[in-house]
Amino acid sequence: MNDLASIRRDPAKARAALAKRQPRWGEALDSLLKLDEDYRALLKKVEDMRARRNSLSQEIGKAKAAKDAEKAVALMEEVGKLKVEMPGQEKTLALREMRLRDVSLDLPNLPHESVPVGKDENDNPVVHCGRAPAKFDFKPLDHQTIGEKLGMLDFVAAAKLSGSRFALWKGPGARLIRVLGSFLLDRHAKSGYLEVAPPYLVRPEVMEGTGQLPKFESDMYKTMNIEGDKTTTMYLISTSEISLTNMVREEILSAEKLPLKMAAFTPCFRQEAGSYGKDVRGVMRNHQFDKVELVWITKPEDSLSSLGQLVRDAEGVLEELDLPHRVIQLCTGDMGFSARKTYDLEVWMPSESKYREISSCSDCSDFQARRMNARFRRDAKGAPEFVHTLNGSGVAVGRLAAAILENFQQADGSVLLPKTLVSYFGTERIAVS
RNA sequence: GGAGAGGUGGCCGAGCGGUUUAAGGCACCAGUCUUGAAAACUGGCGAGGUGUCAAAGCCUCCGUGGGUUCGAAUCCCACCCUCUCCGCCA
Repeated sequence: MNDLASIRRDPAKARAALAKRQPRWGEALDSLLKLDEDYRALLKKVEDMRARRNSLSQEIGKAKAAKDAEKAVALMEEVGKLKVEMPGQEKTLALREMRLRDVSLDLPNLPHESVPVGKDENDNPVVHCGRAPAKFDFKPLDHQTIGEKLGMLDFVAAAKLSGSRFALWKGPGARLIRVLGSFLLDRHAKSGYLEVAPPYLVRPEVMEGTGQLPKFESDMYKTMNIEGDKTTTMYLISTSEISLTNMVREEILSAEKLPLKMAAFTPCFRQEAGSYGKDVRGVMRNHQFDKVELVWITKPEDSLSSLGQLVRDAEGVLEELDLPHRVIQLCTGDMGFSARKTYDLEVWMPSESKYREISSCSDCSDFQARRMNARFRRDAKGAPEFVHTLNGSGVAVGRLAAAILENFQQADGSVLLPKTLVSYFGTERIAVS
């Protein structure tokens, strides 16, 4: 949720920032401001009526205490007049407030001024190039083919169980997934992240806190537990960002606790509605995949610099695993709903001769904090302020495994593991057994 | 699944229709005292909104949503959540 007070202070600036995402957001802001104006006009009116009712009621109490029945009756009659108009106005006010809330929940975060303006992913600048792609003296296979040949991946079994867009890792494949999770968590724990094993099923309001609801419900898996006439709704997390970030919802943290850095290795569940025909092969776009997620909770003034550190923490993983990659910055038109600034890490996929996203790191400023009501106090006398939240993949494990298979495949069909992984995995090569 | 208890400010905890303007305590902040600290004493101290240059003021909030009433933390209805015990279960 955006900061309505500061938008009101400088509507032109907010409008310009939002329009950089898409022109229609500028218009959406205009209608929000109009709603806000109407709401506050009525609010004043209703509050005045309430104030009058309160003071009259108090006088009734006093009159009764003084055994002045006549005065009490007269006062009660006067309040009665107020009650003719009040309920209707209060109802209208409540409706306007609800409408205002609905509209604000649909509005994305304001992009930071440093974010390059652009329309879509074609306008994302490359900020930094890591290790360059290796040259193959044979035609590199895609990860699905390699995985199936080595007995690591079984899409036939996965489809039998769950349909398309599911992966079943087995043997060295299952081991690779597990080992990657351990390696990544160990690495991040060493850099000061608190390791967390959170719930995968969460309440609806938690989904609202990080911005998945109400707008993106169709991307989520929803569970409904029906017992008699009551139904409990829970959502499967589409990223552990949801669980980790919401740990501080409704909290007032003390400043010394910040920054709070957390890491989790969890499955992620996504419907991938609307992506028909895209990445249907392999593990690049599945309904369920594993991911290590990093979350920071910071003071407002620290979030931008923390984003830099977060990107370095995620990129360090790819460096340690000798994977060719680059860092791009998302332009205003391509950024996610909750973010004000985002960097993506892309890993080289030889079979496609393309860089593919393996991590996305975002500074969400106070956007999620407002929805969650997550605050902190600078000192004992200070008023609560909203924290800033950041999240980044560190990194997507399915895609990481795929990248390892593709980048380190050998002419004989085996895969030579990066050195860092050997002690975790147990052998230095995966070959047909 | 069965039975019970309970949700009040940062925390503990009183209040059960009208000086509640939410008692009291702890914690915290400022001051007095002190060489310094502790103790003691004095004062301050919830959140959100509105308003304003700033303030004062006003409104809302005692789990949530309805209802009764001139007036609700307090009465009524529904729901949510937490905890305890029993049962089942990895």
